[in-house]
Amino acid sequence: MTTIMNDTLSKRRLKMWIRFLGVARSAEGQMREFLRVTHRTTLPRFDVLAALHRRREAVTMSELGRLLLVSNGNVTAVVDRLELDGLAKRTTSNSDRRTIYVALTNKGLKQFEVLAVDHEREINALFRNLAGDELESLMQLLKCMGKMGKGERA
Amino acid sequence: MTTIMNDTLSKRRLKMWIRFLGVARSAEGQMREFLRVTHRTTLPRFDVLAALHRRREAVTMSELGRLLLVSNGNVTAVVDRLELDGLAKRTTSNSDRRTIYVALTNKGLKQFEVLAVDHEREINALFRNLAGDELESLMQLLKCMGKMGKGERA
DNA sequence: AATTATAATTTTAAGCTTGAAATAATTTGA
DNA sequence: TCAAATTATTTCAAGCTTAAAATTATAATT
Repeated sequence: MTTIMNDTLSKRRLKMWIRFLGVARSAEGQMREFLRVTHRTTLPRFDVLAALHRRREAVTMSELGRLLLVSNGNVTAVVDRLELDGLAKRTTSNSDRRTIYVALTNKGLKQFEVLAVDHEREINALFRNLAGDELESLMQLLKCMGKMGKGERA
Repeated sequence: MTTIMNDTLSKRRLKMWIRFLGVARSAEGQMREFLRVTHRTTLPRFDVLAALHRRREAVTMSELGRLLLVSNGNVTAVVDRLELDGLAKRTTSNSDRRTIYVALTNKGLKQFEVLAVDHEREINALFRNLAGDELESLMQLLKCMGKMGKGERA
C-alpha cells in the first residue's frame, strides 16, 4: 500500500535531521575540546575506555566495534594506540584462537575513573537546559528513533 | 550561587546523551552507506555540495567551515577533491586577495539536484516513525538544545 | 579427512578530520 | 608610514574511519 506522502512532512523530517546533526556535532566538538584541553586525550579513546569499563570482564574486538558502531579496522587502530600507552591490554582466548579479548589495564582503569567523572560533569553542564519533563520526553523520542530503519519498507 | 546537584538528573542527562549519539551515529551510518552504494559519494562531500547549494551565490572557505562545523583544513581537503572532480570551483575575490569563494559548477549543481531528492527520500524513510506532535516536540527540544553551552557557567 | 563456508581479526589504501604552524593579505593605530 | 595585530587560507603531521582484501581459525558438509 503506497501512501501519498505529504510533502511538508518529508521536509519537516529533513529539517529535524539537519538540526539533530547540528546538535550532535556541536556537542561532540565541545567534548572533544574538553578532553583534549583538560586530559590530553580524544573522544574515540574515551569511547573505547568507557566500553571496556562498562563490560568490566572482557570484550572481544568485534563486540567493541558493534558496541561503538564503528568498523573492525577502526577498533584495531584505536586499541593499538591504547595498548601502546599501556591503558588497554589484548589477551588471546583459550577456546578460540581467532578471538582476542581486550581489557583495561590498571593504569587504564585509573585514568578512566578520573575521566568519567569529568566527562559526566561536562555533559551535565552542556545540557543543563534540559530537565524534568523535557528530559523525559526527549528520552522517549530517542528510544522511538532508535527503532529507525527497521521494519519493512513501503 | 552553587546549587546542590541532584545526582539522578546528571545521570539522566548522561544517558540521554549516550542515546542521542547512538541515534546520530546509526543514522549517519545508514546515510553514508546509502550515498556510497547508490551514488558513489560520501557524506562530507554531500554536506559541502548542500551548503554550496543553499547559499547559491558564493561562499568563502571559512564560511563553509562555520556552516558545517568543521575545521578550515577540512574544508580545504574536501573542496580540493570536489574541484578535482569538477563539481566545485574556487574563485578569488577582487576586493580581498585572501578570500576565496567556492561555488558549484554546472556539473556539481546537476549532481546535487539528483542527490538531494534521494537524500530527502532516504531521511524520510529513516524517520517514518516520527510524525505530527512527536516531530513537533522533538523539533522544539532540539532548538532548546541548540542553545547549549552558551550562557554563564555555575 | 578433505572441502567449503563462516567467523574474528588485521592490513591496506584512500579519504576524513583535527589543531597547530606557515603564508599571505588586510586592518589598526602609534 | 610602519609595525603589530588580525584575518583567510593552506600545509602539515597525526590520528580517525571506512570498505575491501588478506590471514588465520573454526564449523559444517560431504
